[in-house]
Amino acid sequence: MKKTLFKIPAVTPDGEFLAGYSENGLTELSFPHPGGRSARAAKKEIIPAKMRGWHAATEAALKKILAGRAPVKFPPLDLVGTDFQKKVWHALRKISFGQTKSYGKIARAIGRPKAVRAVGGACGANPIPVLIPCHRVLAANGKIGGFSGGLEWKRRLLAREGICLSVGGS
DNA sequence: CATCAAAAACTCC
DNA sequence: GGAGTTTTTGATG
Repeated sequence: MKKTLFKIPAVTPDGEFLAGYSENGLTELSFPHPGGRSARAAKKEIIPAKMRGWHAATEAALKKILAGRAPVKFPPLDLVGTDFQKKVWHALRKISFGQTKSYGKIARAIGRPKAVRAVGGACGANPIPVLIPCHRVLAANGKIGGFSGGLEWKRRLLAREGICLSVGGS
C-alpha cells in the first residue's frame, strides 16, 4: 500500500539528503544521490505545515549529527515494518550519541541473541539511516561490517564522532 | 491461504 | 575457514 509520501530534500554540509514524510511522520531518509541526479521533491506548496515542522527537526538533527554533536530534537518517526524490525530500530535508537554497539548486542537486547543475522537484515532494511544510528552498529569484532548506504558514509559518520575503526588490514 | 526456498550489514568454533 | 541461528520476502500449489 502506497501512502502519500512527500519527499523533501534536506540540505546539509555533507550533501542533500532526501527525507520522505508520510501523514504520520518521517518514514524514510536517503543519502545524497551520486551522479548529481537530484531526486524529485514534492512541491513545497503542497506540503502540510506539520511536515515542514518535521523537516525542520530532521534537518536540524541531521546537521547536528554530521557536525559531530548530539541532536536535541527528533521528528516523529513513522516506522513501518515487521515487529522484529521495529524492535531492532527501537534498540538502535536507544544507542547514545558517540557510543557504538554490535549486532550481537542488539540481538540480545531484543531477546534473540542468536538472531544476530536477522538483526543485520533488519538494520539493512532500516529506512532511516543516521536518525536511526545504524552506522553506530558495528560487528562484534569491532569491524565495520557493511552498510547499504555506502561504507564511506558509515566511516565518515563514525569519524565525525571520533570513533576509530579497525579498518586496518585484514 | 499455506508451504517451500533463498538471502541477510553476523557470530561462534 | 566452516557451520549455525533467526527472520524476512517472494514464488508456488
